[in-house]
Amino acid sequence: MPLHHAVLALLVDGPSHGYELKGRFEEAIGPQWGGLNVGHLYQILDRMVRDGYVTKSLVTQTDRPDKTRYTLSPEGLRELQGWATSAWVRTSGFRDELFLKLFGAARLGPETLAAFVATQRQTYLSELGGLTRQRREHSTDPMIALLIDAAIAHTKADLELLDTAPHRLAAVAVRSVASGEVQPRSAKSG
Amino acid sequence: MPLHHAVLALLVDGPSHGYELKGRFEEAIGPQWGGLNVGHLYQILDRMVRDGYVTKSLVTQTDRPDKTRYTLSPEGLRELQGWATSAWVRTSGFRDELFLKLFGAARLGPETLAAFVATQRQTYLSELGGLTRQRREHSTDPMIALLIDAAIAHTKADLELLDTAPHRLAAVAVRSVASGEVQPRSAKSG
DNA sequence: GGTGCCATGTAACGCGTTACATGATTAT
DNA sequence: ATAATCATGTAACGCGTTACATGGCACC
Repeated sequence: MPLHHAVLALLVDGPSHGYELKGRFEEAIGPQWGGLNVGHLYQILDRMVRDGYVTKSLVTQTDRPDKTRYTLSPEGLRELQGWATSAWVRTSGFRDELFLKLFGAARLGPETLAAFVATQRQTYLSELGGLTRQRREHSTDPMIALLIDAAIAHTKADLELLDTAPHRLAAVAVRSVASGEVQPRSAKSG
Repeated sequence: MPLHHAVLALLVDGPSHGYELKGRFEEAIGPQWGGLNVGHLYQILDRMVRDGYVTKSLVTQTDRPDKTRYTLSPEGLRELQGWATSAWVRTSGFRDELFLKLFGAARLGPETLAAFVATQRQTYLSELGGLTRQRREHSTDPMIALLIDAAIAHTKADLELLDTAPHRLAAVAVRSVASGEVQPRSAKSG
């Protein structure tokens, strides 16, 4: 997922250089989003210079290493405004690795599916515990709190669907599995 | 998101060639997942041959073009079983473009945020309409139905969070926006 | 002397998307 | 004739991740 718009949003605050932008990012949405790699950030900035969204200028310093100052251009601001006011639309279906796994497990037979659902349930429940803890820690930061609430809501929704999966996907198994050619991991094959 | 495991799951049904596998994929989860590109599929298959998950053999045909038969190897089956029974864990935070946009819009000021929330609400509501229609169409296919239900649940959860966003993110705007240096798109700047 | 912070990049790799390229058979 | 289906790939590009490379300053 392209992150350059988030960087543009960070630059609305004023010109900055790579290293400091990483700090801004971590502070703003880092805790819940996950770290932003520095090398990646420089790639993003270079692309945006190429596309005219930001301008690059060198700031020489004697006591410290030189900095590369990136400034939001009018085109960059326009781009940001257009992106930030247009709705996000699901372009290519609902793509979630959870459902890929559900599909794979279901094909390998009801036992495999049941095993997967059980472990996934446990993982989700423990994740929910961690999320509620984080939610308390970040209650003062509105953006982070919103992100955590979203993660909690999605996890709960997935949990509910997960519970219905074994019953609903019983018929998805392939014939060779039903006939016993493919054994679930826990079973012996000889 | 890596799709090769889904292809392995398809091959449990028996050996197949690229073109037919695409058909299996479309039939199994295509309608809700979105199309699988043929060229991409051949890339996936080549990687899996390299990794030893499938074996490749040529089937010469006189009346039709030759086929390349891909067969699931024991290692491939083991890999699939391991993947399909291990829980999915959120490795790197909750990453959703919706919240990136929420962040960008919030930084550009309350008016921009309100405008975004309004259009996104409309988009979600119309998507919800489409999804319930699809849900009726695919009521007989358990996997597709589950996928659609998941999409509906997530969309509803996002809608609820969206409604609270303007109130909760009012303080996220940057100073230059609050002081009037950056104008929302609808306002005049002179 | 070592750890950590400041500061900037490059290189390799994985994965997905789009477009391009080829050529045979079958149905209209 | 020409369009659709069968069948297999390559090339270019976008984006993210990981690792590598460099070098000065401050603090313990």
